[in-house]
This record gives sequence, C-alpha cells and structure tokens, in this order.
Amino acid sequence: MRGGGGGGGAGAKGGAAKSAISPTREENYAEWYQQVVRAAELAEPSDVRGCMVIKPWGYAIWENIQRSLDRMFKLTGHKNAYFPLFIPLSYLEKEAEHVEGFAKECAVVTHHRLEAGKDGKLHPTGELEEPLIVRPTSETIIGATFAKWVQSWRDLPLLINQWANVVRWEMRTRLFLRTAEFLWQEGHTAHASAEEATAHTLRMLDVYETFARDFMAMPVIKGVKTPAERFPGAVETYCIESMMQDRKALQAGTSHFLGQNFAKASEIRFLDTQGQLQHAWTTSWGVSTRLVGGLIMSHGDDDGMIVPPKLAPTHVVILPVLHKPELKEQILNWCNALAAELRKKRYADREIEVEVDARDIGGGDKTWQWIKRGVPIRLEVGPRDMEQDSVFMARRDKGAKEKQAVKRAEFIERCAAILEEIQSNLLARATAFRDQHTRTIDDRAEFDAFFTPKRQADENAPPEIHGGFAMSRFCLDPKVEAEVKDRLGATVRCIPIDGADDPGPCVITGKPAQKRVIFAKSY
RNA sequence: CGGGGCGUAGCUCAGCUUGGCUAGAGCGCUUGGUUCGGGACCAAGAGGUCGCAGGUUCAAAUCCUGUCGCCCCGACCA
Repeated sequence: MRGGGGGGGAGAKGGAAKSAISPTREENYAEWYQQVVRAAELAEPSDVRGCMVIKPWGYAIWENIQRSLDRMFKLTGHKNAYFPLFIPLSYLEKEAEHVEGFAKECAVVTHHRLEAGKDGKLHPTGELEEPLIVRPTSETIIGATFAKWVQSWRDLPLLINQWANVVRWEMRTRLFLRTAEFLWQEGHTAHASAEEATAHTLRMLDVYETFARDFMAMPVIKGVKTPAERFPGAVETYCIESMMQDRKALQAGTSHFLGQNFAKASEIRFLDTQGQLQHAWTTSWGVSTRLVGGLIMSHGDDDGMIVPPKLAPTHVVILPVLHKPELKEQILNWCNALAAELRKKRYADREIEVEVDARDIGGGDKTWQWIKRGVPIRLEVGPRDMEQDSVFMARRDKGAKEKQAVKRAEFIERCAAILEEIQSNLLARATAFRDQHTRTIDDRAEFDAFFTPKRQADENAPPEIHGGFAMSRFCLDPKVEAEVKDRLGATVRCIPIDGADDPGPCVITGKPAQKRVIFAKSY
C-alpha cells in the first residue's frame, strides 16, 4: 500500500496512475519537497530546532558532491585545512559590513562549564571573558591566520579550502535549503593583486558552473549580484543561479571578491617585489548541503528523488525475485555474480556501485523504495530472466512501468553508457524546463503579470506555481530594486556574466539600461 | 519577529463543539499462514504519561492560562 507517510492517493489496484509522493508538485510544491526528503530517506528534522539529521542516503550524496568538488579544488591548486568552530567575538567586529550581515544570526558561547544546581539540573557557569561565536562563516578567523602565514609576495597566492559545518540562526528553516547548521565548503585565498584575486574569484565560479552542469545535471547561470544581494564585506559577489521546478531561483553557489576589506581588517600584509608593504587581496567561495535541495528540486518527480548517476551512491540496484524457495539460492548467486561483474566496470572515474537488495520484504514495496530514493537503474532478476540470461531493466528517468529485458552481457557492456545517457537526459530535461520558463520581457505590464499568480490569492491555499526567469533590462537603481521586491516578491538574481550588452530602456523605469538581468522569485 | 494553522501509536488522522466506561481507525511493525514478475491477503499480537506545565472540576485528550515545537504566508538569509 502506501509508502511511509503522506502515502499515495487511493490504494487503487491496477487503476489509474498514482504517484508515490503525495501531494504532487502541482498540488503543493513545498509539501511535495518535504515528502520527497522523507520518502527518499535523505534527512529528517532533529530534536534540535532548525537542525537536521542527514540520513545515510542523503549523506552519501553529499559525500559524492564533496569528493567531486574536492578533486576540482585540488586540481586548481588548493589545499584543505581546518579552522576553529569558535571565533572570538572581537574578530567578527573587525569588518563593519560583515558584522552587520551576520551579527543577527550568530550562536554565542558565553560559558564553559556546567554545574548541578539545587534543582538537580545543570546550569552554565564559568562565564567566558570574551564570548565566542559559532562560525557563521570563517573569513575573520582565517584572515587572522592568513596574517601570520603571509609575509612575502612569495607566500602568495595562498589557496586554502575548508570542509566544515557552520551555524546561522535562521528564523525559518527547510531541510537542506536552509537549516541552522549546515555543511559546506569554504575556499579562502589571498593574492598579490586585485586582478589576480578577481581572476581567481571567477575561476572558482567556473568550477562551480562545471560541477553543477556536469555532475549535478543542473544548468546554472553565472552572474554578478547587485549590491543588495552582495555578501557582507565583499566588493563583488558572483553566483550561479538555477531554476527549480516551481520556477523559483536557487542560488547554488557564490564566489566573492573581497578586495582588501578583510586583509585590512586582519592585517594580511606582504612585502612585494619592490619591498613595499601591501595588503593582500582575498577571495572566498562556497557551496553547501543546499545543493542536495537543488538536486531534489531540479530532477525530482511525483515519484520522488532522481539522483544524477554521477552523484548516485548506488548506480544499479538488483532486485532478485525470490518467490520460488527452491530457486532462491541460485538466483541470489546469479545476482551476486552479476553485481561482481558490474563492479569491475567504471563510470565517471568511479567503479559502478551496485547493490543487491535481497531483503525479505514485499517485492513491490521494495521496488518503490528505490524509486523514491532515485537510484538510476533498477534490475529485476527472476527465474525467467536467469533462464534467458537477461535482466529486466528500469531507468529512473523513465516511467516506473517502462521496463525492458536486456541480455546480461549486453547490460554489463552498456551499463556505463546507459548511466551517461540518464545523466545527460536529466541535464537536457532541466535545461529545457528552465528555457521554457525564461522570458525576455521589455514591457512593464507583462513583467508585473509574469510575477503575479493567476489564481486569486487564497490565504491558506498553497502558492500557485508561476513566473520564472524574466530577462529584462534594468537601470540597477537600488530603490527600484527594493520596490519591485516589495510589490512583486521578485528580485534581481544576478546580472549574467555571459550576457552581451543589450542597451535599451529599463523595464520598470524606462531609464537607460546597459544589460539584461534575471529577475525571479527565489529561495 | 508579525499573521494563520496544527501538536492524540512509527506515519496519516478520528474523538474535543456538548468534560464521564479499559482512548480508536487505517497504514507500518512482530509472529504464523496463504500468495507472488510486483506498492498482496488472512489471523493473532506489540505499541499511546493525548507536546509540556499549571488551573477549573467529583472527573480533562476534551474547558481556561501559559509555554515549547512544527507547518504555511510575510520580513531576513546559502
């Protein structure tokens, strides 16, 4: 019957198509998202407010993200290091804008000991002389460290990355998309010149773009943030923006050119080739577990998650059909042998990951668990298949009932190619979706209509999926930007880097504008 | 932090308006059996301090107050 929680529609037998996830995306997107996170066993809310437990399947996806990105960071010259979770309060105060941006959402440690009180409960004692904050990001502590590491131009560039958890005390949280604690990677670099630092900022943005496209199968648009959306303390913030299936934008990664702001705050100085003492130029860039949310909303369907093969913890799951006790052992052996064969093959620099799921639970139920988790390929192997030396294959990028008999040898041979086909299918699908909901808009009324739901706003009804990316000329006046946000809920996601100049009147004010920007509602 | 909704079994919920037997259902779980190319069926069983703390009452899941948490909408943010 129904999958755990939320359940399918009616428990109809052989009736109309029912989806594994309820509600569907169309019915209630936000609720659908939550149900997928649960049904795919990616994560669950914890007892700690705003914090999640990332479950094995979700964490394995994150590990794959980490591994792939880490390799790219190493190839671009970075070394990993680790800096403290706690940052002295005074460090945060060093950069004015930075403080303003983060002060409101910091967890603060003020005591270092617990003592049992008369009530038998533990009470904090041992007040710290200087409170520590739990890092919301590490610019300040890493800056202080860089100041010690950098003396000469020969020490530059300094290219460091850290894999860590950070805490931002968010008011409203959603699993993966915004949690109080999240996992991420933060790169921090110091350079001898502004040009070099800017080039590096853009280089890492390219790394993110490549990763999103080639691994996550998620098309992104590279761009520059407007001052309103800029990282606190940055001179320039670049980003990759992607469209989710509710047509809202997800900022999937950011790369900041920090100028000399943090170098001055932390006194990162070096003697240049002329013997002059100079402040270094720094950058920082990061992506987080939010990417998992991006995967869900880029590819997921009404049957659950769809994991791009390159990030899938398991590429192929083999589901033995073990109805006849006398054949059980034989089938299992056959399946295990097949798994062993497959594991000798490689896909995308990784051995093909195969799992034989011989758990003694209902066949249909088991199949649907894997569908909901989004494993790319399912193979059913029963007596008939064994007899014909073939497997019954289903692909997650196709319908659940669309299965196909494939000869064993052929499947082994073609497995990697099929995975690649699924991978590129997902990218093509997501790209088509984005393009379909991206509109060039030059007319103010059309712009307003684009971001206004058709249905009458019903207080308690789920929001209607509408809008998308509006490519419009914009005068870049911050007041106008704020006004649009206020009135329509849409913001400038970025000023695309790759977009050529296209002068004309601003879609809102009619004032001259140089380029088109992306307006969208966002996460 | 403002507005709305909700906390009863692992999950989804009924019961609450009009306080009163041992607090229910479906799914899931355990055991046994029947099935078997598919989210099966039958039977037996385990599982709940009704979010928490006070209060009213002979009596509270039910009424009152407070509090915590979750969800949705907004403001803010990766």
